[in-house]
Amino acid sequence: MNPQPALAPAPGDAACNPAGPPALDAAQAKEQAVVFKALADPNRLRLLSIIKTAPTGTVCVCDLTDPLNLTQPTVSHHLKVLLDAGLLQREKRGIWAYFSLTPGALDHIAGSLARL
Amino acid sequence: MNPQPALAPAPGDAACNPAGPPALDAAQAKEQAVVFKALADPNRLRLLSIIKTAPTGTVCVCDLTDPLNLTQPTVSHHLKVLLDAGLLQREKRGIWAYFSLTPGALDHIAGSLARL
DNA sequence: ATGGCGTATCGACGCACATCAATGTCGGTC
DNA sequence: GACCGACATTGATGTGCGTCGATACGCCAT
Repeated sequence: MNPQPALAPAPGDAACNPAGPPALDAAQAKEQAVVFKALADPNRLRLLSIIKTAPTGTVCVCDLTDPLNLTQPTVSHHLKVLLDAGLLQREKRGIWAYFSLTPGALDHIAGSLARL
Repeated sequence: MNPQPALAPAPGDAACNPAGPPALDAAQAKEQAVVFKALADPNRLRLLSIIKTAPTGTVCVCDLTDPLNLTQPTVSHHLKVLLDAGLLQREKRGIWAYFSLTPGALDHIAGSLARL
């Protein structure tokens, strides 16, 4: 590895850097990956978008199945993923479950991106 | 759907919102999901972190296998995923392939998060 | 209590993905 | 030319995930 190849080093020399500590340890990486996994599905992104742009900021499940053309169990599953990732909040009121964005969650993700 | 249930409407009334257009169409959602899919793996996050914090900002593959404890083909695969997502740039110089962050790519993702 | 409705959970199916070993390709050296 | 080293690609394998139908759970009205 990194044998100082005697040819074509970096433009200002200093070819390969042995790369010391991983800069981001495995635990932190795994933790952040969970959040990005939650965002790595088109339907979940649309769910977030719908909830965010809703007039009241809160939406119940029955209003989410139609726009996405998904069955109720599937929507419920996606909402749980977003919930577990800390992106959504759930409030049960009577029969209905109202979902809303966790305040500052998206900003927090944007921050972690910049802090990579 | 949304039967005006005669019980427990939203706090300021206005219970369920029929949720008009999906706010984020399927094509845009699928496109953004590709980027988040690329970020949804701990090892790829560590790759980005290593490359970003490298003194020169450019790293070759041979210096990436050891910190991640992965084989060379696996690292190459992950780099290709990040490349296809537009997060990395590749520059072949002699025998080596140098990878660097695409300028502004992370900022662009942060922006798309805020624009959900 | 009985029934109906909104939601969550379960089991199963199929597809996508992460990983590795083996191989292929390209550039430089002898 | 022949050889070596860095990287990419291929094929195979195990795991994870999205989706659905069926079912279970709570809450309310009758």
